[in-house]
Amino acid sequence: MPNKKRPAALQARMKEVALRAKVSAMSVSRALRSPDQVSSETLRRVQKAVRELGYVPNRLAGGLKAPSRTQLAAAIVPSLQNSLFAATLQGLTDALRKRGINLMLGDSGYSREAEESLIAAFLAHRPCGLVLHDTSHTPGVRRLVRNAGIPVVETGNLVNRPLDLLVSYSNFAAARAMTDYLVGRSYRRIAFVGQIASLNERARERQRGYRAALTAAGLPLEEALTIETPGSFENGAKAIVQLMGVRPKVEAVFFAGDVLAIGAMLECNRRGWEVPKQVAIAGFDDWEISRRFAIPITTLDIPRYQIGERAAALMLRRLDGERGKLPPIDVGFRIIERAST
Amino acid sequence: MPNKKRPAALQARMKEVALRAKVSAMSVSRALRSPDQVSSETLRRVQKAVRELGYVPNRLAGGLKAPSRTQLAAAIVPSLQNSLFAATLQGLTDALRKRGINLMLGDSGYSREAEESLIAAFLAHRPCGLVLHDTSHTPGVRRLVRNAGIPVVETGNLVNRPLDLLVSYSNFAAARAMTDYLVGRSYRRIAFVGQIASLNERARERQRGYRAALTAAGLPLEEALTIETPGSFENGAKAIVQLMGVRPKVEAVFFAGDVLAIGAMLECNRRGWEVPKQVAIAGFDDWEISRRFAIPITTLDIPRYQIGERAAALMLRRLDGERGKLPPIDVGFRIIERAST
DNA sequence: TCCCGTACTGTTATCGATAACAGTAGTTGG
DNA sequence: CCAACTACTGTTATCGATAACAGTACGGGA
Repeated sequence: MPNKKRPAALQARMKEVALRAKVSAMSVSRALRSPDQVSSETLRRVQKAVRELGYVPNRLAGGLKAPSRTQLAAAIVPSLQNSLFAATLQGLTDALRKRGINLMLGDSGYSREAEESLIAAFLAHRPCGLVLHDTSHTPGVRRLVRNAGIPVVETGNLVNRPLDLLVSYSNFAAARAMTDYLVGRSYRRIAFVGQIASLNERARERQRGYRAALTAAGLPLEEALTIETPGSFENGAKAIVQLMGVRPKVEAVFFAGDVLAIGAMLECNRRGWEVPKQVAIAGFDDWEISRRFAIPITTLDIPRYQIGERAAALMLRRLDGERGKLPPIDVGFRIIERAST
Repeated sequence: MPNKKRPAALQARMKEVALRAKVSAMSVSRALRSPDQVSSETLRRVQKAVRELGYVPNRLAGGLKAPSRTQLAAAIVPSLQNSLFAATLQGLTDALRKRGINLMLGDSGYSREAEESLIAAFLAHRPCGLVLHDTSHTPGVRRLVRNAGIPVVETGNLVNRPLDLLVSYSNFAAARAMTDYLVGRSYRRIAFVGQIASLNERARERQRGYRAALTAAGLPLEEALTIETPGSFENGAKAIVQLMGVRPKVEAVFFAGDVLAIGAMLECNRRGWEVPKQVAIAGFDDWEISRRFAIPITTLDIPRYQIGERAAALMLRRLDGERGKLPPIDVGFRIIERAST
C-alpha cells in the first residue's frame, strides 16, 4: 500500500509544504495570507515549495476556523437565462475575483419559496456574503440572513426597507420617466405591456410608474391598455397584435422589458406595420439588438454590470470591517431615444 | 457579555441541536444524512429541534472530514453573458439541486490561463465535481484535476482525448452537416463566418467542418469566403456587407453562431437585401429570435440544456461510486430548415 | 550593561461534523 | 438457554488551517 495515508486525493497539505520549506505550517499560512508578516527568506522558500507541490489551500479548513474568510460569496438571480442578470453577475464575479472571492450561483425561478430553500442550502457553505436580485422575501429568509450575520446586498429594486445593503435603480422612477417621455412626445393613448404584476415586485413597480405618469399628465387609465404577460418574444408579438386591434387607436406602447419590445418590433416588421408612424414602441433595458433594427428602439439603459460591481464593493466594505448601515446606492437609469418613438 | 461564546454568528451548531433533541451529535448527523439509520423517534425529535433552532448544517466541517461530500460542484464557462452557456448551466443546476449539490460558477473569458487560475481557486473549496465548457487546457489544468481526484466533465466539443468525462456534440460534424445541407440546396458559392479559429477550439472545428464539406462536394476553397470575427450583432452585419461586395456573387453564408447570423439578417432588413433570394443565411444554435424574423433563419439546434443535465448525471454516477472510464456522450444536433435558405 | 521593543517563528487548542469503533438492547435460531 | 445477529446509539479521534499565545533573536536607548 504505497498510498496508505491518502488513498484518493493527492492534494498536498499545508504541513507538507511546511516540511519541504523547512518552516512551520503557521509560517506557510502567514506567507500565503499576509506575506509582509514573514521574512523574505521564508516567503521565498514557501512560494517555492507551494509551486513544487502544486499546493492548493483548503478553504474548508480555513473557513471553519475563521468563518468570516471563506472566500466564497453566494448570489441568487431569478433566472440564469436572462442576459440582464448575467450582466450583473459578470460585474459581481469580476469585482470579487480581484479579492480572491469566488461565487456560488443559483436561480430562484422567480419563486420566493425556492429562494428561501436555496439560501438555506447556500448558507451551509458559509459564504461571507450574499447577493439577492429579488427584494421580496419570505419571513424565513429574513431569519436566515439575520442569523447568518453576513452582509446581504439586494439589487432588484430600490426598496424602502432593505434587508441590509442595497444597490439598484428605481423601477418606479424608470417606468414613470419613460412614460413621461412618451407624453412629452405628444402621444396620448399610451399602452403598457409588462410582466405579471402579482408575481413580481419589479413588474408591479413599473406598472405603478406608468400609471403615475398618466395620472400626472391628466390622461385616463384604461383597462384595455394594460397587458400583463410573461416575457418572451412571442408574447411581445401577441401583445402588439392585440393592442393594434383596440379602438380608438393606440398611439404608443411602452414595453417594460426589451424582450417584449423586440418581439413586438419583429411582429410589426412581419406585418408591415410602420413604426413609429402607425404605433410607437418603447422598451426597457437596452439590449444590443434593440439598436440594430432598421427602426432602432427607444429604450431605457440600466447599468446592470455596474450594479454587480457596486454590490461587490459594498459587500467588501463590510468584510473589511466597516460597521453600521451603509446607505443604499441608486445607480440610476437613462432614456435612450431612438427612431421607434 | 451575553454572547460571549458566539460573538458574531448566531448559527446553531449540531451539538446544540443534539442537546435540544436529547440525543448525541452523531445521531443528529445520521438523522440528517441517512434517516433510515435512526429510529423514527430520534428522527422526529431531531427534525423538531432542527426546525426550532433553524439549524443550518456546516458543510465546511462536513467536507473537511468527508472530502467527497462537500455538496458543492464547480463550473467554468467561457462567458456568463452568452445565453447558450446559460442554458447548459440551467440544466446543470437543476439536476444537481435535486441531489442537494450547489454550484460554484466562474467564467474564463475564453482564456486558458484564466481557466487554470480559476480552477485552482475553485479547488480550494474542494468541490466534489468540476464542469468545464472548454476542451483545450493548459498543462497546469491537467495536473490540477488529476491531483484533485474528482470527476471532471467537459462539454464544449466532442474531443478525442477528454480529461475525464465528456458530454457534448461534434462542432465539426454540425458545421459539416449544415454546409452539406447548403450544398444540397444547390448553393455553390458558400461563405463561412465564424469566431477566430486561433482563439477557440470550437471555432476551429466548425471551420474545419465547413471546409471538409466543400472539399467533399468538389467545391473550391476561397480565401475571401471565410471571415473570422468575434461574435456580435455588429460583426455579423459587417461580415454580410463585406461578403455582398465579393464577385462573383456569394450565394449563401453560413454563420457559425446565431449572433452573427441575426446581426446579418438585421443588416439585410435594413438595406433591403432579400433573403434568401439575393443571399441565403444559415445560423448555428437556435436562438429564439432566429425563428421570429419575417424570414426566419435556418439554423442548428444544439440541446444545450440537456448537455447540462447529462453532465450532472455523469458526474453523479461517479460520485455514487462508479469507477472506470465512462464513455463520452454525444448529444447530437439537428438542422432546422427555415425560409432563410 | 540591561531593558524593552521589533520582527519573526513556533506551539497548542480549536472550528464543527463525521468515520471508525464500541457499546447496549432486543431478537432469533440452534 | 445462550451465541450470534440486528438495530440503534454513543464516544473518540480526526480532517486542515488558523487564532491566540509563547517564545527567540537582535538592536537601540538609557
